[in-house]
Amino acid sequence: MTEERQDKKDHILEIAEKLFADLGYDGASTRHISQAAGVNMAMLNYYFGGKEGLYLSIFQKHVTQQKIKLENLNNEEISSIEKLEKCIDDYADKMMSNCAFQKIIYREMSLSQRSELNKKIISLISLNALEVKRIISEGIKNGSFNQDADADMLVASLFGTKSYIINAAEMSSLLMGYDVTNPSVIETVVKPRLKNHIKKMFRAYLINNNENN
Amino acid sequence: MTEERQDKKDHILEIAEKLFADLGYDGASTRHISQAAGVNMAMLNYYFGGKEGLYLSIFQKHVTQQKIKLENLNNEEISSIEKLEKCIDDYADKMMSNCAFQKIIYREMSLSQRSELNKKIISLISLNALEVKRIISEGIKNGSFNQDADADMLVASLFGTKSYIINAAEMSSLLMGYDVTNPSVIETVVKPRLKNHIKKMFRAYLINNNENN
DNA sequence: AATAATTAATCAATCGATTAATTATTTTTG
DNA sequence: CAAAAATAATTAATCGATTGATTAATTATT
Repeated sequence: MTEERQDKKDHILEIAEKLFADLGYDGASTRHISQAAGVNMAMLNYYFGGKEGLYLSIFQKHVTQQKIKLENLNNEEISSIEKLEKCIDDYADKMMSNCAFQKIIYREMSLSQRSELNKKIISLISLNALEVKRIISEGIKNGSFNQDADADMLVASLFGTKSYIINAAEMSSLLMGYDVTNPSVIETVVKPRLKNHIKKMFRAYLINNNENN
Repeated sequence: MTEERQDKKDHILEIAEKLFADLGYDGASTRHISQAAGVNMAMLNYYFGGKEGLYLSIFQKHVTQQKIKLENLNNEEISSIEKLEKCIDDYADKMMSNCAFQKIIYREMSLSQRSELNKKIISLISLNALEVKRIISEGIKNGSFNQDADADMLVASLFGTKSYIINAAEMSSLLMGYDVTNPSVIETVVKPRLKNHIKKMFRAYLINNNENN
């Protein structure tokens, strides 16, 4: 059945995503992936055409999902700070509930190998980043944000802070004193704390009229 | 001669560091590294005992350098905000002038493979992170910083922002409109802009008494 | 009966590492 | 100081292991 086949493909994608995140692209062998997914190694080639095809399929799955969310936010008519805070919440939710994929993304971005693949990934992430920049720039332009704020750097701070918590999870755990890799800890402790921090910091920097040097 | 030998070893380490950063640990083969360094493949094993030994040597080189800097900052007696800003500058200088190593570090931190190696790396980075946290916590304690500031998250924002600029260089370039991988651009544009941004943002969040919800 | 799905076995290529042989450099010795 | 002995450095060739991929045969489904 087509339905069963799709379920099996999704299952493989799920397992593969986890293994790629934990072991890296080269580190996760097709033998390991197929074994973990409980399928024959040849099925990976049968379904996805090969290891690269499997890897790409993982990205394509997420690209489709993310595109919809972006378009929704684009069309809302709310204040700049509300938009930005909505953005902060959205990305925190998305990134925190999908740590494995985030790890893959940022690791892939830091390589210069597999350039065709890289370009696809970067064009995806750049959609997100440029959208956030647009919101901030708009806020600066319409006077609701500090005039000499650096939109590019703020984008870096937003995504950088979140990816640091996720990618350097073992570091973060050591820093905070609890297990940042534990999903329930992430949901109940890390995520709200992260959201609160970024919102407060961005608000202090962007809105309150203070004289920094 | 011992001196010549050390020079050759350093040369190999330099080349290997670049290749590991560009291609990843698995992606950079010993054949590739030895060829790029202009030495026979067997020399890597002769000098470093193998690929892992070579990889470790790169870290040990940097560990030694960083330890000294950390101890110096520890012993200075200046205000909390001065210490923090000095920290921001120091890490910006270090990370920006050594992008290759930073890429390796953060990629390694996001893996769960090679655990003995990972622990060494994490313990090194945690030294830096905990030092920054200590400075911020001290500032909160002695009343110079905002009382409800989140020290852990600030550390994540500091290192996260910087590593985002470096690791997601292609993204940053697309965002900012100039080549973030170009050393002279980094030195004259990116580095000062990054320093300024973090200092201003941290100052707004930590010092100016504002009422964020 | 025909097509799709699945398996086990095998392919060539590449990996890191090692070997044995050769060359270069010290060190010892006369 | 030079010849010889000893050690260090370097090379080319090869090792077994693992990689992703493919094949041909088998089983399941339509």
